[in-house]
Amino acid sequence: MLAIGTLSRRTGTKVQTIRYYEEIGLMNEAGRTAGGQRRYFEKDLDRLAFIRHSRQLGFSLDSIRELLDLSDNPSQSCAEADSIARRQLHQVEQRIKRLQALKKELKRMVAECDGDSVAECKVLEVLRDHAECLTEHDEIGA
Amino acid sequence: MLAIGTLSRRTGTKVQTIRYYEEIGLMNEAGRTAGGQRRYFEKDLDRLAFIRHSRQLGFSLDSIRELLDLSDNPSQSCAEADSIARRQLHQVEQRIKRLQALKKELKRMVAECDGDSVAECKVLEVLRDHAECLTEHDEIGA
DNA sequence: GATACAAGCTACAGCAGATAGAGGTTCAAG
DNA sequence: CTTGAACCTCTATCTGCTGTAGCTTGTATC
Ligand SMILES: [Zn+2]
Ligand SMILES: [Zn+2]
Ligand SMILES: [Zn+2]
Ligand SMILES: [Zn+2]
Repeated sequence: MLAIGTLSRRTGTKVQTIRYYEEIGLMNEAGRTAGGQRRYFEKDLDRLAFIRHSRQLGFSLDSIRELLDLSDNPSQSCAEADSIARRQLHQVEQRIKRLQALKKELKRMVAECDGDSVAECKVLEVLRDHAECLTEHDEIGA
Repeated sequence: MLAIGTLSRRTGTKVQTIRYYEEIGLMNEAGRTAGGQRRYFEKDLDRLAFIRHSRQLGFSLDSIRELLDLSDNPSQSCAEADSIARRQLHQVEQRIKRLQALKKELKRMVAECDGDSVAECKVLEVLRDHAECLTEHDEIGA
């Protein structure tokens, strides 16, 4: 039986985060000692490791919830899991695209300013007027 | 004098968001009609447009606050503004790097799964075991 | 058995950056 | 004067945690 601190150390997850995952039903409710402390099995550690690794790969907690459900029913087809991963891949690709456009604009405005007074600052000029931009920016924070 | 809805339409900002910007001190407190409705000048619209455009370019509200302060003192040197923009550029570049690494891993796991049962799903296999990955993932959500 | 102290517990607040809804008031056109 | 869109405040919600306060438990050592 493992204490929460052990799971924490072995997966690089903050103790509070583990409790949070339990609270939102991502981790099963842990067994307790007589005194009320959580105790875990190895399989709980595996589950936590799965969650953390999926987070590192950028999956949302909702997607991870689905993936865990699938993972628990090994006889099913994995089409669903694959589609979640493809969706995630697509999202990442979209974000890269957006960030590359931002990078271009930022690079240009930084390069074009020769560091005079605020009144002539190219950076501020561009921020004041999108017409100075070469690309559209669609959504904020997409 | 412009109503809040006009600012909203002309900048593509939700009305609540404009009020939120006022609440956190990013927009000046607007004048009010006798009945308590906000009324704006053109300069407020400009300020809001600046904020929105900066957000579209990925700047944090804190950075935008600094940029606005600088923009209000046109006699200063613009070194500070340029450095904020360079910092932003750097951040964007870091995020692109991270996302490209993720993209690679995701692409690989999606490609390597031939869509059989969950038990043999490559996607789930990788999620269960980071040893299957080619790269490290540093921080979550960085 | 006593003691010390690390590690655990709950409950709540807070971060960014908005967004949504309830329930009520005001403005402006007809 | 009436209508109804637009406005108001206040509060709650979202994602994914993180931090703090104040208290209790577990375990090692004496
Ligand atoms: Zn400059
Ligand atoms: Zn622009
Ligand atoms: Zn598969
Ligand atoms: Zn990995």
